[in-house]
Amino acid sequence: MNLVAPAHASPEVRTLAERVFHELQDAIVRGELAPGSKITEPGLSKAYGISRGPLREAMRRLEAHRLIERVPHVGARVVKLSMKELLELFDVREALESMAARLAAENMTRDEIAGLREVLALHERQADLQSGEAYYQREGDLDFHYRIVQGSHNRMLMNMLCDDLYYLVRLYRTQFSASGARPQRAFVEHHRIVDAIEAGDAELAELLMRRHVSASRANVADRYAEILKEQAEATA
Amino acid sequence: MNLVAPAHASPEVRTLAERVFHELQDAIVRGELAPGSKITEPGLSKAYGISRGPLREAMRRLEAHRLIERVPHVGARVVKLSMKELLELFDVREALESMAARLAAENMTRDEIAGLREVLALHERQADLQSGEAYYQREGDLDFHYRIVQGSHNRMLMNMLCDDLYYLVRLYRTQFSASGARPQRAFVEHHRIVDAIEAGDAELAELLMRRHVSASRANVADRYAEILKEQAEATA
DNA sequence: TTCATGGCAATTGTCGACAATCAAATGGTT
DNA sequence: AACCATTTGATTGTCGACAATTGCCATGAA
Repeated sequence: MNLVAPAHASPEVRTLAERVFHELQDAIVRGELAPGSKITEPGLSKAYGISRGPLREAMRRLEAHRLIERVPHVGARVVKLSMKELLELFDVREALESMAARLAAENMTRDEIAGLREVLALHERQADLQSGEAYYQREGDLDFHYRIVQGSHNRMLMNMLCDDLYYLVRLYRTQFSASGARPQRAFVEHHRIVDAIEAGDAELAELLMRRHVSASRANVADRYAEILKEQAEATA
Repeated sequence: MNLVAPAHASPEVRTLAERVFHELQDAIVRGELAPGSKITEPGLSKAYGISRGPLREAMRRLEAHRLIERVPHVGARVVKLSMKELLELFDVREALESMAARLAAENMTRDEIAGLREVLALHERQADLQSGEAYYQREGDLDFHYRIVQGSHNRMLMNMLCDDLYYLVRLYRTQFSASGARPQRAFVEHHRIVDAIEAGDAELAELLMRRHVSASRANVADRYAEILKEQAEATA
């Protein structure tokens, strides 16, 4: 009965609860489960063909990762990021990722740095092909940040950023269908950060990463203000 | 059957799982459940007089908060902080709390600042009484940090620090039975930080908090090196 | 003595059913 | 018509039992 292997390879599928957790995580991040929509235990347990026990465990883990919100005796909803919460998320990222860059500059190995450079080279080729627009907001951007966090060699930091925050970032990108308007600049910033890391300049790497995230935050805030303005004019 | 009210008032006891979660959380942080000790579901369910269902839910939440570590089909153990992990924790705190101080300087209300000052005054009196030693490493220190994080008005930051990291900090204090050797200095640093916040100097508040946590980290690392040295001499 | 192998006990994972709780629909009252 | 109490339906919380996997221990062979 164990022949059903999940299509998108999940790392650990030792238990039903874990499998469903990863499937639900993907479904939420991809937007298949609409943000703010209510999810019910009997519904999901039937949809995924499992009992409520493991499903509840999967939901607990989703709650811990802040992808759903639960209220006792009431139910659970897929998280819906408000702009306020999104900006909060950026502040936390700024704090954690700048620290990650600093530690990466101190601890990253030659091989890891080489891998990081490869990622940038790959993205450069992709950016040439797809007229630049696609680079910044797609998985490639997260790949870059992933590698740096892993280069920090700080497991706690890795858990927080890779296991929790980055899923929220991806959720935001689908929810707001954000096509970032600053591809080239982000690309240049990425290169500068890698330079600093390679030079072992922890202070500079930290500062650049902080500015990088901060600029990204400002960009989001600006675009949001734009949208609000357009909507106001449209209704007027 | 609901007459059994927990002695230490838990904020939300709407469900059995939550009650047991808080009780276990306290037991772990207080050291009643030894770090590294294995905990079994039937054992705990009998000890707390509940079924395995809610207990498993409580354990899942403990896992999410990093107070226990679970391995599928094997079991769960109370987390045991190594020195490496402890220093990692300090790095994360440095990143998050310095950001919290910056945001607090920008967003804290008059009332919140007044409350913060009261906390400091209270601790000053206690410090006089108990010859200084007790202040730094007891709950009072965390009260101070709590207030600043809350003053950031960033809910995500509050969740991460207050719900997760601070419990680990308290666990470390019991595990290493650390009586910090820098009471007065920490006290002065606290005052400087509040001054910066009150002045609305975000940059300074951030810098001071960063140094404060960093100094605390260095203190821990030094003490640890001392202990290692003593042990080496004792066995030699 | 050491190592491999088999079985055994204990623990975890999973399931279905029952009880407690909440939210909305219904009906009555002002 | 608006408001409040009651009931009803559904959902969540809890429980006990069964199945699957693991680690240990004894037994045997090299």
